[in-house]
Amino acid sequence: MPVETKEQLFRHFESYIPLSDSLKKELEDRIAFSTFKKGQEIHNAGKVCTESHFIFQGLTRLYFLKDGKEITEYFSSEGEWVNSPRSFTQRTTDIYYIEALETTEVFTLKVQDLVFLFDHFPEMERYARLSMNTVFGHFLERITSMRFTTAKEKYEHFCHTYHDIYHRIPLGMIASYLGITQETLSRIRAER
Amino acid sequence: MPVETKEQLFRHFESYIPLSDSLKKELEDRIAFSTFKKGQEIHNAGKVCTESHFIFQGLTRLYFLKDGKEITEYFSSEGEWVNSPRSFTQRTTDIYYIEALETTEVFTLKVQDLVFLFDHFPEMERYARLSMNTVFGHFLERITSMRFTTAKEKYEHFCHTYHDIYHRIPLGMIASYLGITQETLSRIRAER
DNA sequence: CCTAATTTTTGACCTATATCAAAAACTATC
DNA sequence: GATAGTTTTTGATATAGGTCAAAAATTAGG
Repeated sequence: MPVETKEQLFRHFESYIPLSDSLKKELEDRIAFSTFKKGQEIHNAGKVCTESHFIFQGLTRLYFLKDGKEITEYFSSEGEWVNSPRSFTQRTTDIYYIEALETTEVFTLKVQDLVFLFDHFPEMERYARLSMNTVFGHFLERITSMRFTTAKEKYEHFCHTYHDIYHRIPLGMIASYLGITQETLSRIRAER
Repeated sequence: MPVETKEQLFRHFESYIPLSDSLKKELEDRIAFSTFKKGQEIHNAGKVCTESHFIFQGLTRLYFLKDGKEITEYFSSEGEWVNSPRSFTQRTTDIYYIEALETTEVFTLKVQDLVFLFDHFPEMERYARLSMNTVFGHFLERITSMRFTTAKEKYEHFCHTYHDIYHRIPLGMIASYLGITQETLSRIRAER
């Protein structure tokens, strides 16, 4: 791994909390750099999710199966963590799969290492609280935009909030994320 | 305030973290008991939300205005905190109003007191992280249940997750929460 | 490159739910 | 407990977006 890359991870933390040298060192010791190929499975619903991945480069989706079809819950890209949320925090299995939509380079942190960091660095607790706040806000906005909006408005809202990545995602996955059929999404795109 | 009531609040904290005597004392000193009458405004969108209320008894809703109509974002009841999330954490104004749907008794914590607690009791950071996890899970489930479900399924899911309170909420508010019209909800109810 | 597989688009038709309007059933207040 | 206000129900009609099916376009593998 190039030395500079982990700077992106540190900057991410530093946008929420100051990073002491000792915490930096512990982080360095506990994160592992790895790469998933396009289409590769990052997590399988059958297992307990024991790792969280910070995306350095690439794009992933979290999805589940409904009536045999894949329904995308959300996408994650550069500068975001991806894991199967409930599985990771509750140490149970859950319905979600994670797949790399592009070649994706990540820093991986195991759940037991995260627990260690929470136990020894109170600022990590604060980091978690503050960064969850950010996600929380996105979720609220999404819930709002899903009610009382036409399919077209949903798509426009999607392009707006996923501005940097919407053109890298297959149409069918966007449709299932938005809760509309791909035929409808195709027609919406056609009229522009 | 009856002495026993604050025990409910302490038990709430203790379901996430152990409560030291010193933290208990600080909490006691900083929480204020008060009551909102049915229909009373707890928070107004025009203001920055500087208080968070732990509901001891009662029911509230968080809503915003769209085209002059009130759209309910969610309901909160016994054992839950209610505030205007982004306004409270970012200290800005936001679109949300909060209203008491019943006579509602709360413990109120001011934002500066919460900041004090976060700064002096790292376990409070942990409490916040863990309790947000719970809410996070509910949100994910809600987002899932809002796509690819009929109006009837949405209502059934609502009755299931809001099992204890759904019968205390006016139909129109449930409809706007679910993103369907009240006429449709009325017809769904009729056929059972 | 060529072929197969996958994804997207287009077309025809149908259904769930929205909209508009008015009646009925509650609730609250004097 | 009569009156006014609010909430819920019922009815008639319209439409956005679903479903099913097949063609076109794109992507990937040998």
